[in-house]
Amino acid sequence: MSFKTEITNHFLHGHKKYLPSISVDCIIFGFHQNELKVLLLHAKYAGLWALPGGFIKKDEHADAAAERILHERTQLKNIYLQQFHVFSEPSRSTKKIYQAFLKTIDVAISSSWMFDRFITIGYTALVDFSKVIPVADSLSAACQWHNIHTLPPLLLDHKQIIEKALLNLRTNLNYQPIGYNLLPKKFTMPELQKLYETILDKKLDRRNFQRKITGTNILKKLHEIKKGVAHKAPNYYSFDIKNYTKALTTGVGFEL
Amino acid sequence: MSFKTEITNHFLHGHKKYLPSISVDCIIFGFHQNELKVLLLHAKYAGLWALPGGFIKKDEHADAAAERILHERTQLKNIYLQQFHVFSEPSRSTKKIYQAFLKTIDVAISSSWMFDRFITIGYTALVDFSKVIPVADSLSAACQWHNIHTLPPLLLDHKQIIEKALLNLRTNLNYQPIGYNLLPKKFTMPELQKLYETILDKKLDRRNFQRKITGTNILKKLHEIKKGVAHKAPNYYSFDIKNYTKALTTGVGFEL
DNA sequence: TTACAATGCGTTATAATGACACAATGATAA
DNA sequence: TTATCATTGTGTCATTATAACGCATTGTAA
Repeated sequence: MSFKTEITNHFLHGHKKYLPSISVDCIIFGFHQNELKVLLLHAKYAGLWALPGGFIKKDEHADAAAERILHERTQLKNIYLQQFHVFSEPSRSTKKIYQAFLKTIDVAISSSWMFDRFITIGYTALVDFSKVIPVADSLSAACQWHNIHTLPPLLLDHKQIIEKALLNLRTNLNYQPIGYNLLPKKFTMPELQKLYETILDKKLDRRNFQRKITGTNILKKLHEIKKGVAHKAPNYYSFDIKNYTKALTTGVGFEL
Repeated sequence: MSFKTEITNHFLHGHKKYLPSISVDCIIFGFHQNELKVLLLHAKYAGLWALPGGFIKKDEHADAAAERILHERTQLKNIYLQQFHVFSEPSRSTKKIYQAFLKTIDVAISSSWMFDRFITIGYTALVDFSKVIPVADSLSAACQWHNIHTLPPLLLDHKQIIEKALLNLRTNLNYQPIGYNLLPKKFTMPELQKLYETILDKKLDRRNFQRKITGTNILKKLHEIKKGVAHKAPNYYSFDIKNYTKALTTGVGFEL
C-alpha cells in the first residue's frame, strides 16, 4: 500500500478500527550519558516533534494499546508502562495541521474523525536506552532521543505532557523503585545515584544514598568490580528482581 | 419534553453534543456519623446502583465536565475535584442493559452511540455531607449515600472504581491535607482524627495525631469550646485556608 | 460530692535522617 | 618505582521524627 493510500485510508476509515476522540501518548524516558532523555518522533504531517502516540482499538484496553504503540514504535516489549494523567484541553485538535498536510500530498478529504478534538491518556515508560532501536514509522521522518532540558518545539501540548510526566516521576521516586528498565543488567552505585540525581535534578549525599537504597533490599551486590577505571573501582550491583517487583506495589519507603 | 422523548433524543442525537466512547464518573466521598460514604444513584435503566457519571461535551475540558456533572447531580459547586484513574476494560459496555431498558419503555432504537464501549475517567471529590442535597436526575430513581463498607451491587466495574478511588485517597493522605470539604467549618480534634481513622481504616494515637496535624499549620485553634458534651469539652478548630491551600500543592509531609 | 470518660499537654525510647570523617583503591603522573 | 589524588566503601554522630505511654484537667452524670 502506498503512503498516500495508507494515509487516505486512515483518515477515511480509521474510525472503524479505533475509538474516536481518544488517543494514547507515551512518554518514554531513557537514561544515557548522565542525561535524562525522552523519545520523540518527528511528525511528517506537522513538521514538528511529537510524542509517540496512537489510538485505542475498539476492543482494546488502554494499557494494552499503550503497550502495542510502544512496541510498534520502539520494538520494545515487557516494559513497565503506567498511565499517569489525562489531557483534555478543548484546543487539543490537529485539524488545521492535518488539512495542510493532506494538501501537500495532494489528498482531498473534507471530513475525518482525525479532525476532531482528542483527549489523550498519558503513559510513562522507563526503558534501557541502549536497548531501544528508534524506528520511525510511516507518519514520521525521524525517531530520536532528546535531552529533557533541551526539548525542541513540540506538537500541541506535548511539552506540558512531558513536564507532567517528569513531575509524576519525581513524586513517585520515594515510593517506587526505579532503574530496572533504565539501567543495564549490572551497574555501579554511582551510576544508580546519578540516575536519581538526574531525575530529581539535585545532588544527593553519596553515603546516605547508599545506606537508603541498600536498606530497601532491592539490590544484589555482585562479586564483581568494575575494571579499567581511574581511581577506586566501584562494585557492581544488579536488581533483586523479586524484591524489586514486590517494592513496586508495596513501596520502598525512604526519603531522598 | 417527556421522559421517553428525552431518552430517545439522548440515544439518537447525544453524540452530536458529547464526545463518544468517553465518560466521566465521580466518586463523591462524604463523612457522616463516623462513616465514610459514597454518593450513588439508582439507575432506572439498569435497576442497579451506579456512580454519578456523565459525558464530556465536544468542547469541554474533562475537569469542567466532572465539575458540571457533579453540580447537576448534587447542586454542589467549588468542589476540589481530582482525576485519579482511567478505566478502559474492553467489556465496559452497557449495550444489553440499555437495550433491555428501551424495550421496557417501548422505544425502538437499533443503533446508538450509547451502545458503544466506554472509557471512563474517574474523578474524586470530598464533600461536606451536610451540604449535599442528593437530587436524582431523570435517569435515576434515587440518589443516596452509601457506607463504603456496605455497598450494594453496582453497575459494571463501579465497585472497582470506588475501591481504586479509596486506595488513591489513602495513599494521598500523607501528602495532602484533607477535611476542608468533608467537615463543617469548625470541628474538634477528635472529629478530625475520626475522619482520618475512617479513611485509613485503622486506629491512630490521639496524642501523636494531634502533634502531627498541628505541626502542619493547616489548623487554626479557635477560642471556643464545644458545649453540652459529656466529659471534658474539646476545643474547636478550623482550617487555616491559606496554609491549607498551600499544603495542597507543597504537601504536608507526615506519616500516620 | 464523687466517679468517670474524654481531652490537653506532656515524657521517653527507638528509629530515621542529614552531615561529615577516614581508610582503601588503583590508574596516573613524577 | 613511588607519590599523588580522585573516587569508593564503611562508619560515626548530632538532630529530627516517630511510636508508645503518663498524668492532670474538665464537666457531666451518678
